[in-house]
Amino acid sequence: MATSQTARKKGADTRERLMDAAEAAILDKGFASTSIDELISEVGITKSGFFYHFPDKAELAKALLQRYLDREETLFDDLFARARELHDDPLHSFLIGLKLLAELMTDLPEGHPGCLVASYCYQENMFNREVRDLNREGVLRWRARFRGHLEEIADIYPPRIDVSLDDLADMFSSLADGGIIPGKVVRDPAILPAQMMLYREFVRSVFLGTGRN
Amino acid sequence: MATSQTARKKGADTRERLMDAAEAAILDKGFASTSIDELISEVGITKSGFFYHFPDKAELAKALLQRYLDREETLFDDLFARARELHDDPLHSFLIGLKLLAELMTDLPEGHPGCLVASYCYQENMFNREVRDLNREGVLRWRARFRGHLEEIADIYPPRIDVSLDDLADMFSSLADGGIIPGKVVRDPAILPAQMMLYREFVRSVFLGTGRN
DNA sequence: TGGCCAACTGTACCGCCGGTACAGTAATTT
DNA sequence: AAATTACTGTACCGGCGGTACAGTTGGCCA
Repeated sequence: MATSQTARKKGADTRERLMDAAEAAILDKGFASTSIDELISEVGITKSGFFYHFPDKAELAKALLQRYLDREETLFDDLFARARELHDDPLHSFLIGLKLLAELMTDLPEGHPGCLVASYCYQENMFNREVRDLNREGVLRWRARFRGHLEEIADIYPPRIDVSLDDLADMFSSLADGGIIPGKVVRDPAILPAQMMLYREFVRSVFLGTGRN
Repeated sequence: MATSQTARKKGADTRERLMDAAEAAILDKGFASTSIDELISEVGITKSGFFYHFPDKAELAKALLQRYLDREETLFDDLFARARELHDDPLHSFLIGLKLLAELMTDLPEGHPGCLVASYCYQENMFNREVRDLNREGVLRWRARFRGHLEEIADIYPPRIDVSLDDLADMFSSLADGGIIPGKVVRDPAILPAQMMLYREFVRSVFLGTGRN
């Protein structure tokens, strides 16, 4: 059916394939080192074809980050919704969600390909304000999500350790972004899921203590 | 004295200034987007002058990473040696070291400028094997350092939580690299030290438990 | 069946950047 | 006086991001 798809679908498909190629290349080499020429030769179009889809490279960067943040949002929504189905208690469903997440990371045979937010962060000043603001929003959305979980938990389980819930929420993003880096550098896909499981242990200690429960 | 320094010292000084400018620019925009032209105009030499000091951009990248890793090594050596002077117990001196580290991070008014290892990681495939191997070595050195501390601690304090010491060692690098990212993106210098203090809390819970001690 | 429009292609061009190649030079050290 | 260090000056190359714009192809609708 590849040859018989409508023109409208074909356009969106080419755009998606351009973005897929771009995302992989950016996580590999960075945005600046990802040339338009390499993307179009991978997708099989010309330079004019690229500029038909994106007015310039900055718009590609923005579209990529937007897509990335949207995908993560739905992934997390689905995952923690499923965890809540498995256990109604906020703490235990959160712990189940973290476990599911760690399993998801373990199932990536090549390891996590990398986080666009982190990649953009280390090339921040070559992006325009719009992209930088989008990146900032992404970080804040993660914090808000995890803080939401933790507040719900803290209402029921008084913390055994004096920690700020914002910091504990940020800890997850930090460990996720930070776990990807040694994983990529040492080429060990097990580091990231191990860090997520450690976060889980810490959350458990904070709300349940280290004694036998 | 600036005009009366010897030629030998002047050469090393220019090289240092080139590297300082390069490191700051790279942490801001990434390696690929850091042009030789901008570095030489900041330092006040010509393009030929740059290529007198470094045969190509790749050698600059290597020299920068080498210097970065060496500086961090001595910083950590000094810091934990000082912590050991303050308390002879391995656990408590480690906890003191983490506190000192968090304080050091708090004292950076603009926040941590970024980690070169993380920056290189997200542009890995534009560096040659030599630089990539050096980056890998940097990550492994951190793991070894922290694992050393943790083993010494675990010999005295049997862990209350079942964790792998390698994972717990990696957790520090992950939180350091990962804490820098939201700190840079949302421009909040407090995130990184807060994550280090959370790590400290976790280490304390692992070896001392969450009860009152 | 004819015209419209989405999704491109083709060609030509610009300026910046990394890099190469060398020849020359001022200051200092030996 | 010779050699070395730390550069400058000039000229050039190819790749890349980006611009401009005219032309083409194939499906869809009136």
